[in-house]
Amino acid sequence: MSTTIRILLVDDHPVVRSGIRAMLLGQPDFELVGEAADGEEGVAEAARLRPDVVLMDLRLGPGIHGSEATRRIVTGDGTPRVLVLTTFDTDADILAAIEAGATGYLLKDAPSEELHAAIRSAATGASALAPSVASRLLGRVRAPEGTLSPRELEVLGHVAEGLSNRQISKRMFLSETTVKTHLVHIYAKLGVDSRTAAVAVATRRGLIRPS
Amino acid sequence: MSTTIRILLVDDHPVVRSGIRAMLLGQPDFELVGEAADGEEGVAEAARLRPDVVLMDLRLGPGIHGSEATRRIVTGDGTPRVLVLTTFDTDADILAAIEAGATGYLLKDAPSEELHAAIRSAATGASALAPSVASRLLGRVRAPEGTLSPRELEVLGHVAEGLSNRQISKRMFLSETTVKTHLVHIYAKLGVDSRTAAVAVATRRGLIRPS
DNA sequence: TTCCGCATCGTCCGAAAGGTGTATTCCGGC
DNA sequence: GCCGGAATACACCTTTCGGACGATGCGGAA
Repeated sequence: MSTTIRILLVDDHPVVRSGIRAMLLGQPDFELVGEAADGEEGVAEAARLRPDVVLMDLRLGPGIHGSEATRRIVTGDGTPRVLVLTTFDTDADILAAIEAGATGYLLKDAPSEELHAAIRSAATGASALAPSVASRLLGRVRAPEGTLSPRELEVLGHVAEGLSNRQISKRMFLSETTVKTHLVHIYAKLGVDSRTAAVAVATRRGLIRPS
Repeated sequence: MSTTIRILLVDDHPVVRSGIRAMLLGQPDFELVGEAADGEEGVAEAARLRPDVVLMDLRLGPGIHGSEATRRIVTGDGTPRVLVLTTFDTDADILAAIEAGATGYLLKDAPSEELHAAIRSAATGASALAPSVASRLLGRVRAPEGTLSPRELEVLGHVAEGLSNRQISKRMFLSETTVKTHLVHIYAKLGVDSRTAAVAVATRRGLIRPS
């Protein structure tokens, strides 16, 4: 049924847009119908152009995050499929994108054949995950000991900001003891014994995002 | 004297390589003589092909860092100019690249005209800095209170890894009190009063690199 | 229903970290 | 030749953090 797959490209880097444009050339069933350089523009263009597939970068400069743009696009009525295409393969990025409703997740270091296959899969609604991403997700369900509860992640986020236990307790309307208890659990799950080490491990695993 | 500028492209992402390739097309004085996907290959190709300008990405995947590759290339005898072209504009990246001997520093979100001009400047040996990079360097000399000494940066790096003062002292062959003294100076310069806060501020300012 | 994970609160104590003050050596700039 | 910053080191004191206990309520899964 599909004659051509209409594609919208959302990325803030001209170099990357140019590169993807070049990788889409020569594929007769692909048609690049639009490009956007930031999240707001991407959401607007998706609503206007009604593409079949949106290629979405996650880091979109100063504006809204790619996962937020993805959420807004997939909650629209046009039902385009969003294929996340980004440089970073940390857990936080992957989970945020999938939770936002992305159909697939590809890394930018993927060869062009993989990109083509993923776009065609996404157009049919099938999910497409990069191998490294898929294995990471599998590793997650196989090794749940690294899973922090939402509350623990919240505490850890404040720790990463440099707040003391007392400051965190006031910020979260808790007693300082409760903050310490959460930290004890976090240390046990991450296999560390100090707050800075916990931040380091969590950052490396992508449980919290830097900056 | 320059008939054509011979260019070597070093980047681990096929998408980015494709994009830069497209942006170099149509410029009659440019000739892309080679591409490399990682640091070692880039150094080898630079020695073999003797290009005029090397376009160098900083984040090169699992291998050596782009600044290290830059250092090896510019210490060779062919004297190619290295133009760093990367996504990240943090202080640590900029300083490391310039210190390694890069001729210029461009961000990937630069338009193609800026890229062309930077390549032509680099070919003549003139330095080319992206406006945001230049302003950041100017801001640095104007506000030297944020400047950490190399030793202090080394200590801070170990703190960011999650090491305790005692562990850092052993790692650096120092006494624990010396580590603490360095930390006191770091806190004063960064305007914080705890190790985690120091890591947070330094990461945000780009003084240390995440992960 | 029972059990387990999550979230919450508490105490006690030793260890680690932070704050302040002081000191020596070395090196480069004025 | 002197001054200042960087790097090294120490003593003393206070605060915070982490470890080791325990305890409660709640909700979902076995």
